[in-house]
This record gives sequence, structure tokens and C-alpha cells, in this order.
Amino acid sequence: MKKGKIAPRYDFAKIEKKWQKIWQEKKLFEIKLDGAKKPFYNLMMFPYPSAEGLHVGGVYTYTGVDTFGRFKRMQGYDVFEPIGLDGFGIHSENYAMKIGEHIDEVSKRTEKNFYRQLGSIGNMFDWSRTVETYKPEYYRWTQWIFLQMFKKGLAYQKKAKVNWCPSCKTVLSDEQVIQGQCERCDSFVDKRELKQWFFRITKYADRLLKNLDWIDWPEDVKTNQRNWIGRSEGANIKFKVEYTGEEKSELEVFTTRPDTLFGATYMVLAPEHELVNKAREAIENFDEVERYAKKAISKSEQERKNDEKTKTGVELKGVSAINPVNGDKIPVWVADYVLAGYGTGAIMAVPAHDQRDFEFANKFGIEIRQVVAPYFPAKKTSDLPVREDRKTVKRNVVYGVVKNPKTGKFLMISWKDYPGKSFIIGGAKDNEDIINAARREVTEETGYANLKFVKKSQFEIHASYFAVHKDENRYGVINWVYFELADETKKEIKKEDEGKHKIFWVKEKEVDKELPYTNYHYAWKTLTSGKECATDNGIMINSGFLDGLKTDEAKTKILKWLEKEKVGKKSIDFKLRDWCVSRQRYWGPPIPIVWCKECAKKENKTKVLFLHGFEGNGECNWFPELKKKLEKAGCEVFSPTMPSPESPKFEEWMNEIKVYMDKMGENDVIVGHSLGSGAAMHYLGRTNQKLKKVFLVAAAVGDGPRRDWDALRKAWPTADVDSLEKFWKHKIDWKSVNKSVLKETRVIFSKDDPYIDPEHYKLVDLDDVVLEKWDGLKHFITASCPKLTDYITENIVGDISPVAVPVPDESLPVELPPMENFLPEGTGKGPLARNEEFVKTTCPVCGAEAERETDVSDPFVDSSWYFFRYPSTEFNDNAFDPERTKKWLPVDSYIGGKEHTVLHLLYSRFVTMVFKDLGLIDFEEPYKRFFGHGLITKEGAKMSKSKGNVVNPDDMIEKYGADTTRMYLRFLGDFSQGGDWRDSGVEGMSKFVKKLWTLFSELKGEGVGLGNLSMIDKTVKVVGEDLERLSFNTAVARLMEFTNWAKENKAVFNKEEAAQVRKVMALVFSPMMPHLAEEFWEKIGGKDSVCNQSWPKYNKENIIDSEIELVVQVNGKLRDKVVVSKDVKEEEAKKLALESENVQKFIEQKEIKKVIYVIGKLVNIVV
RNA sequence: GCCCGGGUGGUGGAAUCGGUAGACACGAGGGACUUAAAAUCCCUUGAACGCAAGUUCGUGCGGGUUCAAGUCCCGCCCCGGGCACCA
Repeated sequence: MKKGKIAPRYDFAKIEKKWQKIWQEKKLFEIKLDGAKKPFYNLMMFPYPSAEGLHVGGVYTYTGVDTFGRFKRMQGYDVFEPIGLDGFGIHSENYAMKIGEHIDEVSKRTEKNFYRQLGSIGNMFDWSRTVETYKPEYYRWTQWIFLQMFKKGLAYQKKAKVNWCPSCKTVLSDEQVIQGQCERCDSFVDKRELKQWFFRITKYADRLLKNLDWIDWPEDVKTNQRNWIGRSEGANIKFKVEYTGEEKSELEVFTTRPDTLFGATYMVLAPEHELVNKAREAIENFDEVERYAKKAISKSEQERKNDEKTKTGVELKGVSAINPVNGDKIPVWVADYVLAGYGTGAIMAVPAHDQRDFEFANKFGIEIRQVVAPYFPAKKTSDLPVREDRKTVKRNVVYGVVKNPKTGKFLMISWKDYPGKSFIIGGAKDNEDIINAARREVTEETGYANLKFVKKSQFEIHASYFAVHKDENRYGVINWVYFELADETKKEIKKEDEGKHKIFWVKEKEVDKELPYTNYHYAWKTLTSGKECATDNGIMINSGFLDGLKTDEAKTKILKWLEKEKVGKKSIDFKLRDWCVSRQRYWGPPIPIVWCKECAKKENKTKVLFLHGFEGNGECNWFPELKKKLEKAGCEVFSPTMPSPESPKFEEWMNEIKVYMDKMGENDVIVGHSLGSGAAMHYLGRTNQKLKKVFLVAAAVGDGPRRDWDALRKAWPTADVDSLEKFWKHKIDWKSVNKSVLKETRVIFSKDDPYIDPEHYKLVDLDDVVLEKWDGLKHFITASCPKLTDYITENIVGDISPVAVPVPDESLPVELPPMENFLPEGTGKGPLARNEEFVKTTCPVCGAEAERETDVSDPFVDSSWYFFRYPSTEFNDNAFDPERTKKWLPVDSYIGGKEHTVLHLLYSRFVTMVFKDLGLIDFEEPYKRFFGHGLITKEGAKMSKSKGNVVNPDDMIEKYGADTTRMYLRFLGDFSQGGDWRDSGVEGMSKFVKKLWTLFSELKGEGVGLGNLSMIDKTVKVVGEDLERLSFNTAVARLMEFTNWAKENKAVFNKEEAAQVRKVMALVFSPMMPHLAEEFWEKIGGKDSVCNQSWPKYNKENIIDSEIELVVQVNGKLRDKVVVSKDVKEEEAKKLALESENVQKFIEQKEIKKVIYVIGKLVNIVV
């Protein structure tokens, strides 16, 4: 360096500010979306900013995406790189709660700070098109999407068990529950049954799965999605169920292994299964069964987690199922290892071939029947494979396994011409007892005579191989028999057998190592572990017409049979559940639904069932009057006459009630009079039927002993009091009734009722019960009773559940009202329910007073479509403009963290498919290419505030500048794997950048000329390739090599060479260090901006060196290197290699077997 | 338990199709410049043996295929992430 010409200091702060200002002023990154010739949508995952500011992990992603985007821009694409933020949601809300501020204020501050930080990292964001989910301009369209879903039947409400954190007093989404515990406070979550809104994503399960076959995504991400969707192919099979001697009903199961049907030895129902109650009369141990089922259902997540390992269950005594394939009667159990929500909530258990069934059967001593034999066909690498041209002979084979209890060692044998050691193998004649056969073989071959039988396999193994000595294929049915040596007495071995084999005693641990074939390993494993449960494919045995088939063939055949016999059919099940989008929180888009009672009344279809009493009928008393009133109000009324009302039979009445109840549902009502009331209670106590309300008029529901039946007989000589008494004395299951009546029970009685003592009503054991004590109406046997009929009509019609009316598209958005107090209360309703002004509204259809839905939607809904909005932010008539969307979507490159690869990607794919089905777009996969990057850690540990090892991007940018930070982040590891942040690493990078800065001004071109600039071509080529496949760390390494080369030769370059080096330097560094590159570009007098330049071209010919280094190996080991011309002939190369001095040492006096030449790479001499 | 990643020097990490293992860095050691330090520059740096040329070993462990294995196959171990009684 010449004296006095010291290069100016690298003042990154000044340079970076300067260029950021210029970019903004020139609007360089505000792409003209309509005019773009080569649109390239460069998308990063929607930031979910924390109020604490940008995380260095965020910088890692965004600058990585930007480096790729800038490279694409230099390749001539019109790169659109939008930014926005996903600000709604529980995380922001919780943070605001924690610091005791209002979420609204916090969000404003967060947004400002976040955008400021993002402005400093040097990305080419288009700041004219930001999107924030909590702005009404945006969530208006989120709500609009909800409405389209609703209108298509894809959004619906249902009661569902949701995660409830007792400490946070709120509902949690599945992803906030980690191993049964609340993500925030670690309390164990409960399950609460609440009405929730759902999106019917399951309808798209097949499509979501199938498209994975062709979209350009990393395999691991696709696998994750496949597992989440969880498709399993199998069959639904119907089993007849018998109890109390008759065939009563059917039980349908789902199985993925219909081929194992012959091995089903019991059935298992989920505790919630309806058959548990349906068959209650027949279940001999119903109390026990019920106790078990109820306990299992009410188990908390914590208990479930604790009990997971142990299998529990109760048999339904008196109930059995009939296996359709062989007519076997098999027991039915209820157990909580069967889940109500999957398949049909019931299984056929095949303990021999399912791990869970196996454990269960072992515990409860249920038969285990093997129907699949593990199959081991010989492979070329071990035994000899079957020869098609030879006959096949079946052979029963025994493996005699002998242990010497004194030494703990096992007896093994080795044969000539036979690899490894084995157990004592022998054949058994067809009728021969397997134990005797094994005993005989052991004694014949080893001489040991006193063997104590321990156990034999429950399980046979099949193997096929070609037996050379017999010139035939053998098909072995193998069983093992396990003995212990009683003593070491030996008999003499036959002369002819002597010398053919040797015997050994081998330690238990080493037995496995000695065994040559997989079938031995398998046998040994089952023997030592006791787990004779084969879940893999194999050959069918003990299975009638399936015998001998392989698993796949057997599946096909049994499916055909099931369909032919009409007892089953192919069926596909998914693990994917519908997407719960309700949140009982404040900070989200209100769900745009209005609940209207008037509309409900207009379309009132409430069904009402009248149940008359003893000696009554469907048209008796005040029934006709009530019927008229109810029908006028739109109700559908059933008023049947029960079988023989004058001598009522319990069973007959139950069956008759069922006929009507089967037509009724959750919004319907029963009106019972006298004994009819009692009948209703009995019915509801015996089924899972759900009803809205029950009216019990002059109810006959009390317990028996209080009644004086003899007195009644005397007072009422014409009546069949015997029959009445019998009916009356059945016990009512109040708990079950409570579950059935969703809203309330109204009991109406008169104090002067001659038949029912008012004391009876104290026995009504219900939760929500309204007692109406009236006077002077006796037993309500009167043709007209306006007081009663008006009361009931008003109560039914006035209490119709409102219907969901969608807010009209043009009334959107339903704005989130400002609320001083936005905290959740834990009542199961969101904070919006407290805001009367918000709740009270008018129905958009009928104009009547109505109430707004108070749930808000899941933030995942917001982020499932944001990329549609970016290109269309200026359009206010639709969520996204069709033309714009056609031009810019699907997204060309989507980059984001792997942690979101399941839910977010799946949801946005689903929403895109719905858009397609709505005719809004003509593609159904939103992302052409997805790339999941890894996470960065700090010195090997996860960054977290509590550990105090968080890297603050602001600090880094202040200390080292954005360019150096960007460069270091690119260098610290493979983008897909993530990397480890080291402070010393940034320091090193900082030194490198300073060096580069100095070098750039030192390249003055005052030398004589280097003559060969092929390094430039190589760098341009390789760095370009690396950037294309997002291999940033190697690209940085190449750039460093290039820099080192330039530094070494800085004094040699002539003027022209130096100029070329400087120009390339500005260009190739620009995707990673955009500010610095702009500065370089300006220094060399470049026009325009460096980011508008093309990626440099390289000359292929310059890259190929005229001379190459050829590696010379002897037996694959490096011995020498020779320099040869690039187009050296094979002969010449081999000759040169053999002549090499060092090679001579290794090949002299040895025979050269072979010389291998790999073109342009190496010569390998085999001696 | 199941699924998906991963395991390479003192450290972060390269090695794209089975073909020179350790690119590029950090750190460390030695040296130069300096009164000194910082900064900068130069050299060494997988291990063992050797004055050296060089040789042997070496990519979690044990086998195998191959002229040749970090890379492919079989069986394990460990770490990280996800799912978890899904029939």
C-alpha cells in the first residue's frame, strides 16, 4: 500500500442508511404488478410479531428470503417481495394482559417497532402493500371467507370437547396444548364440551393428500402432512350382536387388517359407544360396566396420560358378537384404549397381530389366535432361494432350544457347509407331537437326554428355501420348543452322525450374533421377549379360504367376500379432524353471524311428542287443544296411543316410544302426562337420545314404596293395577336423563291430585328443573285447560333456538368494538358477550331484534389467505382481484420455518381449494415451491428470554451493520438445517467484510496482468448455483475464496483486470450484502442501482482447466497424483499412473488384476 | 412406542451422482510489525509414528455390498423435533 493513501474506514451505518433512503425514494421495490413481464412472487411466512421486537430468527428467515429474491431479480424476474404482519391472536393478547396494557395500544406500538426493525435489515420489501390482519380492511375479507364457507356448508357449529385451561380460564387450541399441558402455565388441561364453529376440512382430506404427490416440496414436509392427514385404508365390518338369546343389533367396526378377521377373538367398544346403553337390560354386570365407562369418559388429560400404559376394560357379560366369517361367538368388552372419535368407535380385536389387543388379551386371559405366519423366503445372500423348476415339499420343523440353567448358556450346533450356528433343527412328522420331536432331535444330535420342557411357541413361523441335498424346495412350518437341561447325562450319538457337526454352549447375549438367518432371529426374539405378536405381513394360516395367501392377497379376497355377503365393505378413514375456528377471546375477527329467533320461529320445525297416561290415549284430555296450538305455531306433533293403555307393558311402551324418538333430535320436546311422564323418563334413562325439553304433567315418576297399591286397587276396582304397579316399579336412571335433557325439565302438578302425592316430586332428581305448583286442576283430566296449554305452547315456541343468519357480504366488516376490559372470564363465552351494544343487533333477513355471535375466529384463518391479499391491497370490492391473482399466483417461492409445515400449510392449501371450488381461481395449490428452513440456536442451546441468551438484531445491526449480520446469518449453517449463532463468528465475519472493503479500494490495476481470470467464471457459476438451491453457506465460502484470490493477486492485476474484478465483486456480493454492493457499484461508476443489474454471465471454456490432476489409487487408497492434459486418453492415463514412482512401491511383485479409470478423476489399480 | 431429521477435527460446518474426507471459517499455537497492546500480515493445526520422504488409523457402533463407502444395504446406540392407545 502506498503511503498516505489509506482506504477510508468502512462506515456501514452511513452506507446502509444512505442506500435505504435511495431505494425508498426511487421506489425501486414497488413493483408495477400489472406491467410485470416475468412475475416472481417471493413470499416469506407471515410474521407473527412479538411485542418484544424482532427475533434474530426472524432476521434469519427474512434476509434469507431476500437474498434469494435479489438473486432472482438479477436474473431478470420482476420480484414481488411483500411484507405484513399477523397481529391478531392469543399470544399478543396474553402479552398485553401480562404487562397490563390494552391490546390495542400494544399492537400499535408493536407494529411501528416491527416495521422500523424490518426497514433496517436491507430487504427489498414493497412497503406500499403491507397487510395487517387486525385492520378492518383486511379482516373484512377474513369474515367474507367465513361467510362463503358457511354458505357452502363448509362452516358449521357443533358441540365439541375443547381444551380448557383451568388456570388461564380459557379455551386453548390444540397447538397450545403440549403433552396435555397448557403451553403458558403448564397446568393440565381439561376437556370441556362447548358449541364451536368448525371448517369442514375433512371433506378435502383426499385432495389435500393426493396433491402432495406432485407439489414441489421437500419430502420431510410432505411426510409430515401425510401423517397428519393420516389416511388408512381398511374395511368396515358388521358383526351381529346377541344378547339374552336373540340377535338384537349390529356392531360395525373399522379395521385396516380385514385379512385377520379369522383371528378376531373379542370385540372392544369405546366407553362412549351407544351399544353400552342400548344393551343395558341384557348386560348382567351393567353397574360395573357403567361405572367403568363413566369413569373413562370423565378422565382428565392428566389421568389419561398417566394411565396410557396400562390396559383396562370390562366385559359386557351376557352380550356376544358373531364373527361373520366363521360364526364364532366372541365376547364384547368396553375399554378406553378404543377411541370414540376414530373409525366407528369399536374394533374387532386380533390379539395375535395387534400390539394393543395383544397386551389386553394377555392381561384378561382372552384367546390369542394366530392367523398370519411371519414369512421368511430365502434370499440370495443367505439361504438358497426357491427354484421354480423343482417341486415344493411342506415340512414341519422344530427348533430345539436348550439352556443349561447352571451356566446360563444355550446349546448351539454348527454344520459343515452351513453358515453360522443354529439351534437343533429337526423335522416333525405330521402327527408327531412337537415337543417329542424336538426332544428326539436334541438327543439324537447332541446326546443330551434329560431335558425339562419349559415352553413351546404359541406361534408358527414360515420359511421357504431350496434344499440342495434333497434337490427340492422346502416350505417349513416352524415351531420352537424350549428346554432346560435337567442334568448333563448324555447318550451316545449315532456313528453315522458323528463328525458331521459340532456343538457349542453360547452365552445368552451372544446367541443372536451367531444365528445366520432372519427366521432364527425372529424365533429367538419371540422366545426371549415373550412377545408373540406379529404385526407385519406374512402368510395366512388358520383362516379357512384365506389359508396360504399373502397378506395383500388376503385383504383383496376377504374384501370381495365381505361385499358379496353384505357384511362389510372397503372403507377409508382419516386422522384429520375438522378445523375448530372458534375462539372465546377478544383479539380476533368477530365471526359474522347473527342469531335470530324470529327467523327460527318462521321455520319452526320443533317436534313434540305427547305421551299419555294409564288408560289414556293419543287424543285424550287437553291433548287435542295443545296439539292445535302447537301446530299453529309451526310445530310437528306426534300423539300416538301406546299399546294397551289399560294394562301397560314396560317393554312394549319403550319400543313404541322409540319409533317416534328416532325421528326427533336436540331441538325437540316431550310432553308427558301421568304414567306417560314416567315412561319418558325411563326411555331417556336408557338411551343416549338428546332432547331440548321435557314437560311432565301430573307426573307419575315417584318411587314405588310410598304408594299404597292395595288402597288403589280398592279405590279403582276396574283398573289393571297389577300391570300399573309393575310398570311403575322400574327404576329411573336420573343421571342418564340429565344427560339427555339439554335445556330443562318442567314439572307441573296440582296439590289436590288424587292419584299422585305431591311428595313424589321430591324424588325427581334432575339438574335443571322448574316446578310449577298449581291448584284445583286435580290430575289434569280435562278436555280444555287453557292455563296449561298456553303455558306449554308459550314455553316451547317462545324458546326456540335462534338460527344462524349470515351477515350480508355488503355489511362487512363486523367491526371489533373497542372494549375497555378485554379479558376472558372463563365462562365459556368470549369477552364480546359482555358488550351489549355489540351483541344487540337486528336480523339482516327479517329485521327483528337479534344477537350477534360473540366468538372470534382462529388466527390461523387470518394467515391462511394473506398471500392472496398482498397483490390486491388497493382493491376494495373483493378480497383479491381476479386478474391480479391470475398474474401473480400461485406463489413462486415460499420460505418459512419448519414448525409451521403442518397446520398453516394445510389450512392455506384447504382455503385455496375452497377458492377454486367457488370459481374464484383456477389453481388449487397455493405454493409452487416450498422451502422449510431450520432454527438457529445460540451456543448449542435454544434461545430464550429466561436463559438470557437472546440475540437482539438491533444490537447486531448497530455494532456490525445489516450487511455483516446478513452475511454471517447466511454462513452459519445450511439454511434447511438452521445453525448455531456464535458471537465470535460474527466477529470473524466483520473482519472479513472490512477486509473486503479495504481490498476493493486497493484494486487499482497497477500490475503487469495475471492473464487468467477463470476464478471469476468459476465464482459466478458456483455462487449462482448455490443461490438457486438456497445453499447460502457454501455460496459464502465461494465468495471468500474469490476474495482471497483477489487479495493474493491485487498487485498483479492490470487496469482492465482490476476493473473486471471490481465489477464482478459488486454484482456477486449484492444479494447478500446489498448496501455494500451498491456502494461498490457507485464507486466504479456504475449506472442505475446494482440491484437492477443482471447476474453476470460466465464463460464455460474458462472454467475447464487445460490440465487436470488425476488421482492414482492402489486398491482404492490414494498413492499419488499426476497432472495430465484435460483430454488425456484412457490408455495414456493408465500408463502414467502405472509409471508413477510411488505407485511402483505398492505394485511391485504383485499381480495387476484390473485398472479402473474414472474419466477426469482417477485411476485405481487393483492388485 | 411410531414418524421425521441428525451424529464428520478443539468449534461452526463442506463433500450436489459411490470416486482425493475435513472446503470455507472460528479457535488455538508459533512468528513478523510495535516501547507495549490492539489491529494487521505470514506460517502450523484430524490422530499416531517419523529428522524427513512418508506410513498407519480416522466420518456414532457392529456387520455387509463394491476396484472404491461419510455417501448404498442389514442390525444397533445416542441427540434433536413431531405425533402418541388412530384399530
